[in-house]
Amino acid sequence: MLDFSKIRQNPESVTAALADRGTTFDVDALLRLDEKRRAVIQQVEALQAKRNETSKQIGEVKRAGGDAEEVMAQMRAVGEEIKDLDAGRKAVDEAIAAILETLPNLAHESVPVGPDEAANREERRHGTPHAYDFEIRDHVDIGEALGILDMSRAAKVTGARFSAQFGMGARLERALAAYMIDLHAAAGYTEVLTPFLVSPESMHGTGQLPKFADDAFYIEKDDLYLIPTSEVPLVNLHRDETLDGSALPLKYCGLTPCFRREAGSYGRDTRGLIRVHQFNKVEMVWITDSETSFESLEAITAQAESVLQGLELPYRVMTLSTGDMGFGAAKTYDLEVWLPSQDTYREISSCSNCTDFQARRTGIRYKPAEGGKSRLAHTLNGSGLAVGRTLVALLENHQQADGTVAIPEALRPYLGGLDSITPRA
RNA sequence: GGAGGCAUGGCAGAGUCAGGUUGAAUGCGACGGUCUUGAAAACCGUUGACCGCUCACAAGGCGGUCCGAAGGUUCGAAUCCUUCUGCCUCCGCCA
Repeated sequence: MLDFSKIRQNPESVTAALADRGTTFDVDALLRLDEKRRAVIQQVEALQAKRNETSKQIGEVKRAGGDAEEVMAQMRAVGEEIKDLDAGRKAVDEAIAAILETLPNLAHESVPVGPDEAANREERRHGTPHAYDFEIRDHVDIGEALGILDMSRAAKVTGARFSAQFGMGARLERALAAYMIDLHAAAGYTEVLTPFLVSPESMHGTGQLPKFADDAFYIEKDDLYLIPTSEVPLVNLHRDETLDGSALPLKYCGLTPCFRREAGSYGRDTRGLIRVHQFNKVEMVWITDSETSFESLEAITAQAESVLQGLELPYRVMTLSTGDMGFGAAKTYDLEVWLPSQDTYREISSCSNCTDFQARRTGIRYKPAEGGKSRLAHTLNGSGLAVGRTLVALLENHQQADGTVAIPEALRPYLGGLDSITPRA
């Protein structure tokens, strides 16, 4: 949610900034609602003040044994008036909220302006894609040949876009996740195990609702959503709290499955593990102050990169353009890992600074260490990493001519020292 | 799933089952000050959030709202009623 006073003061610049993000809306209508809101508040409060004062006097009269019936009748009428005005106030508040809820965060000045991913800016590359002197295979062929991945049996159990991993396929997934979490824990992150089902309020707090309801799995009977990312529970952990500024930043990481309906992407990435309805992801979340959050974005991105570096996977870092960023983000770096089978880089992590956008929705504040009034916190999130896609990248990048897959040094301790994956017996 | 109890300010804890100067006693904590070479102790003072108006979105002032949440009764509700949520205890069930 945007800062309303900012809109009130600079309607033109906010409108222009939102246009860069592909959002148009009627500012004038919003400002008219705001004027109306304030006018009604004044009326209501004037009447309330009068009623408070008079009620106090009625109390005194009654205690003295007097009769106050006449004033009481007057106040009855005032009460009715207040009730009517209050209803109007509520309606205006809701109308304003309905508009504000659908407005995305404003992009940071360093974000390239553009309509879509074509305007994304490459920042840097790390590692060099292998030159393979044999016919490379994609992760589905590799995994099925090794007997560790089975998409069709998963489809039998549930349906399309689900996966099943056997033997080393399952163990590798577990090893990758453990490796990632250990790396983050060593860097000062607190590991958190969260619920995988969340309330509508939580989805609303991080910005998945109300606009993106179709992207999430929803359990109607219990009014709960399956999390599309652990960013949702991790951020909402501190909803409606005022944190101690000297304790910031809070740095959390957690492994959860993520559930996405992938509405509107029916034809894309239909093969393999790239785009499935359920995948594991290690997520990092920072709750920090408003002064240092963009430095923190560099730090969380570097932390995500360290996973790819440890696994010896080539990648590049992209700054998403205004048109390609997520709803709550002010700035986003995507980490894209090299996939030999696709001869291109594919997203494996997304690191965003949501500034005060989610904090305003969730009511997360902090008392500055140097004193003064409490302020809205800034929240950041970053995948570190999507485990399923990491498995894909690992199988494809470290495939060998003989069909086996080499295990990078850093991961071997998690696999009992194993240095390569061979066909399942 | 069944039965019962509880939800008050940073914490503890009054006030609720006689509704009226109670944003809320008291204690602790925290902050400022006096005292002290310094500290402790003692003493004095301060100590929530949000919104509106005035206005520089400052300070100050005025007003409003907030005693788990949402409604209701009433001239007036922390106090009465309804619903919801959370926590605790007992029974049942279960990994």
